Amino acid sequence: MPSSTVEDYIKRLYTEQQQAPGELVPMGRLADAMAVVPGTVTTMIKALADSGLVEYEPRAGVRLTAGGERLALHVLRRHRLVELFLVRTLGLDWSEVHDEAEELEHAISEKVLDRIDALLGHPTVDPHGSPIPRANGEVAREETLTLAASHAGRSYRIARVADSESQFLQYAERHGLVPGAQIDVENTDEAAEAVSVRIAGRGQCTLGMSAARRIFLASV
Amino acid sequence: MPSSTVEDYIKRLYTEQQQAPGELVPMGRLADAMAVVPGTVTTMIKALADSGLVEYEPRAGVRLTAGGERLALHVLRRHRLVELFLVRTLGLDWSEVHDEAEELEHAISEKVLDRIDALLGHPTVDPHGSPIPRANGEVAREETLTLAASHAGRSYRIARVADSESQFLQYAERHGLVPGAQIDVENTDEAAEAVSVRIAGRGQCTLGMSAARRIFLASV
DNA sequence: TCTTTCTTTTTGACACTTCAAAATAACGTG
DNA sequence: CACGTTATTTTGAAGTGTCAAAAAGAAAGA
Repeated sequence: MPSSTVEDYIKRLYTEQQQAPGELVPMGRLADAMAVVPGTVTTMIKALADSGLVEYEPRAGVRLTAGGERLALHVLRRHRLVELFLVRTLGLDWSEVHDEAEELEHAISEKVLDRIDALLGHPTVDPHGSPIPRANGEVAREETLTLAASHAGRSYRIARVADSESQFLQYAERHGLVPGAQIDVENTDEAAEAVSVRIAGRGQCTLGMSAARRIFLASV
Repeated sequence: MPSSTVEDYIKRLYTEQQQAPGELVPMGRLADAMAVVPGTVTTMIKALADSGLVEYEPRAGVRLTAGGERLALHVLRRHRLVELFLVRTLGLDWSEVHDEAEELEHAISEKVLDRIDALLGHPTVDPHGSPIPRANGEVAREETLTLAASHAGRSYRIARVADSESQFLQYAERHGLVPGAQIDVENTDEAAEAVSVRIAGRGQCTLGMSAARRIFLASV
């Protein structure tokens, strides 16, 4: 049985890998993502390589093996189902479920997870719009177009909001920047590092590029 | 923050202490309950004594301090609310929730626990009939009369069934030996180590003494 | 009381996850 | 190409929770 620490590394590796598919994830990046010093990651990755979950290329980086990816999707499934459960059944806010789920995902059995899945009607996306992997390991591909890379004058639908800091999610919610919302990109100003959008049925707002990179779009 | 291992030791110590109130719990008993070797318990108890959760009398035994008891009740509250939640909301069987709750109780935040408590309508007993401690540390006293010590010819109500092995709970459920059931004790046979009871609205059944010790009674 | 038996404690060791700091490798620039 | 910067790995150590086996204490019977 993988420890919860192992599950966390594998999950992070998966999400880091998503940002640049096909490439090796550098150790430093994983260290940042896991909030540990780089030396710790080296140690851990060597252990994970020994257990066949990752392929490690010294001084180059690391990537998941097929087995590692299977585990990652398993963990992600637990994480996202738990998040949705916390929002729908227990009424928590989408901005606060990430940290809760981070703990619960390691403590929940398959049996309980299946019950939750059934209770929620076999949902396909979590409260942030991220796809929930199926028990067999299938996942919908995630949108990769971010608001930061969108085109002024066009219309989009918000597909997903990266579930990171609670503060950002609260801000997004207040402005109606939630999955499903229709938006018009009014203006993207490279120099000012800002994007202005009009949210259907709500107002207008301007985001900095680093915030805009956390909002993922689909064509209308 | 106490680790989940610490929480487990404290919880076990509380329940062991309940069996013989006022007495010191011998190290060997705690070792059995925790399924570790005695040396491990000695080490752990010394650490717990240092952090003020227990009072340790070398070669005699150990008991909870007021602070330790507070923590125990906190953990027990989580455990029992989670059990009830699993039965009522997710539809698991009372015989299988113990092990699930054992994991979840360490992963659940106060916030989520409060939501569960509210969702269940601030319940006072878990699926096995054990009282759920209140958030402020109050608990109802548990019944101490067991079926093993009951009197032939009298009638009782089942107050609580010790939540131990799944098998025993399944057996109890099949025979209607669940909290709230009315029973008549027909015959207690010391020599044969057996007790026969008639369960209101169900049949009659005979239990061995060690099973009878897991069923707690209240007067009708 | 002496001896045997049972319980408890001690000791040394190990697995896991982490850090700090030193050593090493790779990279880009002049 | 040498040099300095940056990323990565190594080394030594710590904390937590565990075990096995040896040592010490307590209890109980002869």
